[in-house]
Amino acid sequence: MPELPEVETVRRGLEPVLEGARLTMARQNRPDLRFPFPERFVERLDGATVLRLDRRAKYLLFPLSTGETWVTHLGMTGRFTLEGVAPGRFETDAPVAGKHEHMSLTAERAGVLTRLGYADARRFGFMGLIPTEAVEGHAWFSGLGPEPLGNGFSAAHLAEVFDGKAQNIKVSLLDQRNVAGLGNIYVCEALYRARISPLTPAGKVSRPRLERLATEVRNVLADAITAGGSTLKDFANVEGGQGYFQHRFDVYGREGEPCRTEGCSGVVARVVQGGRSTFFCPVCQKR
DNA sequence: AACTCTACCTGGGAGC
DNA sequence: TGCTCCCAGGTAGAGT
Repeated sequence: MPELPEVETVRRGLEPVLEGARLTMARQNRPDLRFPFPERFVERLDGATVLRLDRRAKYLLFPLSTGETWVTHLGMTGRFTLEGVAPGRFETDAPVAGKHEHMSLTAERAGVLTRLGYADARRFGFMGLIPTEAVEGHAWFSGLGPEPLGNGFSAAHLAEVFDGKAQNIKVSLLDQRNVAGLGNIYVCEALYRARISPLTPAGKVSRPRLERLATEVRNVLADAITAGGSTLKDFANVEGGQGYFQHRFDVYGREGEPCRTEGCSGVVARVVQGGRSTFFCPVCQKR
C-alpha cells in the first residue's frame, strides 16, 4: 500500500543508481497495467538518460534527456527492484524475473550496469510518458493539492479547502485535491495523533485543531519516511526489503485493542467511510 | 456541484 | 485437504 512515505522511500532507493543513468534493453512483458503502457514505450525509453528522480504525491517522475518524463504510479502492489548485472549479460535475453514482473530494463551509469524490474501483482499501477513541459498541466497532476511536506500545506490551506464542507474529515483528507499523497493508513494515524474524530464534518473543525492536524500530518509522514515506509502485505523497497513503520501504527489495523493514549480507557474501533476502513479511538478522538 | 458507489486486480486469510 | 467468501485500497468514472 504505497502512500507518500513508501513512494519517497522507493525514490530515494532508486536515485543513487538511476540519476544520470542511460537506459537500455528495456522490455515490456504485457500490453497494460491498469492502463495500456504508452505507445512504443520500449523504444521511447531506449537510450534515454534519466536526468532526475522526482516525486509528486504518490507519483514517481523521471525527466529524461529525450524531453519526456517517465511517470510511474505504484498503485497498490507496484514495486521496483534493483539488481547488479554481470558484464556481458543481456537483459533482453534473460528470463522474466517473476510472473508479475511486467517491465524491466538495464541502467548504465559510470560503466556499472544495474537491472531495474517493475512487478505489480494486482496491476493497479500505471506508467506514462509525458512531454516534460506538459507534466504540470496533465490530468494526473493539474488537480492535485499541495504536498503535505511542502510550504503550500498549512492549517490555513486546510481551513480554506474545508470551509463549509459537510463531508467527514477522513474522506476529505483522502481527497488528493485537498492535499496530495495521503492514503488510508496515514490519514487514520494523523487524525489519531491530532485527537480528531474521523467522523467530524471537515468544515466544523476549529482553526486550532486544524493547526494541530497539519502538524501531525507532517510528523507522521516524516516519521514514516525515516523508518523506510510501512510494509503490510505488499510494500518493498528497491532491495526487496521491508519498511518498519508498521510496527508504530497507533490505530491502523488495531481494532479491539486498547487505545495507546495515556490515561485513555478507549478501545480502537473500525468503521467504514467512503468504502474504506477507518480505525480510531472513539474516546479520545473528539468531534 | 457535492458527494457516494463501484470497477479494476490478485493473494491471503477465515470459515466450513 | 480444498472450497468459497471477503478483504486490502488508489484512482477514475458512473450514478445520485
